Amino acid sequence: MKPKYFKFKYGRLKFPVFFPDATRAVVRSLDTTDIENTGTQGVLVNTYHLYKEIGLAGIQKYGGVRKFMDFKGAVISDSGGFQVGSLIKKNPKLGKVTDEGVLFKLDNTRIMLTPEESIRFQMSLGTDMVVVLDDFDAPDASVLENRNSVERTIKWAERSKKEFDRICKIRNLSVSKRPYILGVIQGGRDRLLRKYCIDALSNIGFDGLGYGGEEKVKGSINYDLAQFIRDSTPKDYILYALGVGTPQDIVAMSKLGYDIFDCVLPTRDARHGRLYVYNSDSIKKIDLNEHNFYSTFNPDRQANLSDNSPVSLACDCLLCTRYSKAYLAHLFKINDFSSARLSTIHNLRFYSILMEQIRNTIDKK
RNA sequence: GCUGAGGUGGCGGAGUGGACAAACGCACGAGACUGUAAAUCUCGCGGCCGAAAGGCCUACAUAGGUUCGAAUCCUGUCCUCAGCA
Repeated sequence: MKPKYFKFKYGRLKFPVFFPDATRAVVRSLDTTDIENTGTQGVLVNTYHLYKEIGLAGIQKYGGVRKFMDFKGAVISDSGGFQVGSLIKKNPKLGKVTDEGVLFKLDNTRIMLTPEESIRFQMSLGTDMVVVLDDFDAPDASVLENRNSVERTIKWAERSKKEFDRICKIRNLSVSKRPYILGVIQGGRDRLLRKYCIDALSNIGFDGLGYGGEEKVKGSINYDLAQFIRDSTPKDYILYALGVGTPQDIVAMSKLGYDIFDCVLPTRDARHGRLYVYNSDSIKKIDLNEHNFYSTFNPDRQANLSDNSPVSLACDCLLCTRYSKAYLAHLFKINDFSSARLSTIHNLRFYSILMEQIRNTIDKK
């Protein structure tokens, strides 16, 4: 039976859950109090970025990332696998991928991240779920390249699991005390490859699998593939839609049975002046079954300077309960940091309301 | 009043005889953003027509002049700033 809850150090969260990205142990422009006040239950931190900025010794000195941030919610750490795609495969000058691992060359630093080192670092972060290092497919990858990525991802998954087990044993972590470990599925749009990858990862043994790769990040999600992946994954596995997504993506993927989501969209969009707003005049009346259950709002437009109404009536965040569109527009206009903070708070509250609504109202197919 | 400097698009500011509807900023407008190298990036920004290529018109205070050609040179007028009275 698939778990209904995500267990973490201080409690458990009912699936599905959304984890905004606190890549470098901070949700940009927010402090931990702000995060908590948005109803956000967990965040995702990033191995590559924290490894580069703080290092293994540093994070051990701080006693883990949760203590570092003073965050009592759940924390997942990503492996650095995404940076294989977002950095190196987009720009080969930034590093190199070999069977041994990933060499990052950026900002005058050289970082060698192996599957084992990624796991070691994540265990030192003390997160509630660790993710294996995977070989991210390039956006324009051929089937042959997809195949190579899958083979490497599987080999790295074996090594990751082995290192994970070794550390759990040394630290004497029981199954209930150790973090979740997630395998990552590559394979592009090729179903056979995806299936092959899923079977190999399942044989290694994980708590869940993540739907990875570029197929879902070119503007829209391939729901058919997502469904195929769901159907191919062991029924007792947690399903994680890595990097997903827009509100409608999350609704659709939740219906398909995906349990965990993370995405930069709400936080990045907030900083870039795009707020999510329910097409409703109260939280109670939000209806996710409506085709257009939300709209976007761009506060950084001159016309908003004369609008004293709140951004959204179907929101109880700091921005919507206290300030007007005009005030937010003013903050954007004068380029004040608080424009990012208030917008990010709003968008995260939009997402936490979204997840509450999904948990309460969505029937899984 | 005298002397000097100057008046360019919504603003700042290039350009000093042809490649100018005018660099570069800012402002403004539109778009992008999906396991965060992103408080970022892209596009538009005199008017009209066109999907585009492109075409036409009106513009560098103002009125004249010189020239094949003027934002650029000459003259008058108006205005701004600085210094001196």
